[in-house]
Amino acid sequence: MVKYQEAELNDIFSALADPTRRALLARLEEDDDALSVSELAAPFDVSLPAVMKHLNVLSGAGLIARQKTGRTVRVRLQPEKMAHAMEWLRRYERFWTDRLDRLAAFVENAAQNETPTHPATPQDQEDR
Amino acid sequence: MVKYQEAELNDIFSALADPTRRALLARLEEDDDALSVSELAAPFDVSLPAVMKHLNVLSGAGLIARQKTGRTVRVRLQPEKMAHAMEWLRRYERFWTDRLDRLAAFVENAAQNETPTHPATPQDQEDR
DNA sequence: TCAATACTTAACCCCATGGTTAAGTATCAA
DNA sequence: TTGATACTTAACCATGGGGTTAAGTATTGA
Repeated sequence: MVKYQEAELNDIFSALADPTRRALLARLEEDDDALSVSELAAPFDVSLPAVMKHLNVLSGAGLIARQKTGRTVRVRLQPEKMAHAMEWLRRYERFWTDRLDRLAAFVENAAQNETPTHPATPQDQEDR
Repeated sequence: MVKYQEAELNDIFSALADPTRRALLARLEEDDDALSVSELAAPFDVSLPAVMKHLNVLSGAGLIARQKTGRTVRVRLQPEKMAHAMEWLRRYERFWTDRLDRLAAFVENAAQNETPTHPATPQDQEDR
């Protein structure tokens, strides 16, 4: 079961390791997150089959979903799995947010429930 | 300059894509974060040269640093670069933390300064 | 029905990656 | 000084990843 998570992280991190794939994800995020395969491929200087392979990797990692309607395929972002990568990284976050932990403790008191994860400017005030 | 960041992300994400390398980092994080190469390699069932290669990849990505004293080499964690990976991922964070944004806003008010990024249980309350 | 469109699959290349074993280089201890 | 220790480098191997071109399969529109 921990093994499974390992494999998932392998897939996610190696999916994110390629700049073209990151660009594809970025495009899906900024555009109305449901582009056809050809629309998606257009800005890139690689062939369509190459983009297909990238899409296969991305959906293999669970980061996108495809939906076929007629002869066109809409691709939409499905970035929930990225949360797992974030979780893994969070373990190391203390190294660059040491002094923010005080604040974190405060927040856990203030807002009984949970701490947020959408900071405006995360690290700039640290200079280490 | 954006190109440079791209290359850096390539290195970081592909360094993290291998389970052995993640385990090495985890070991460096939990132990007193300065182990010798042999100590570091001991728990793994791969050869020392294989571990060496992983360490090369990790230091190539700037995630560890080596310091030679006599004939032993201490390896220490240097996870600051992971912040860049986090930053990249943060762009997508809204997809799984929609309703936490209210809380984030609250925190930004409460603690003028900054929001923390060390939550205890990040995503469970979302079910989408 | 037939051609264009939209995507997919196949077959191939090259080279990077992760592993090996074996040999090489310092350094330490006796 | 000599042998063990700690790490490094070299040489090799198999696999997989990212790219290509070419061919294949639906669908759509005329």
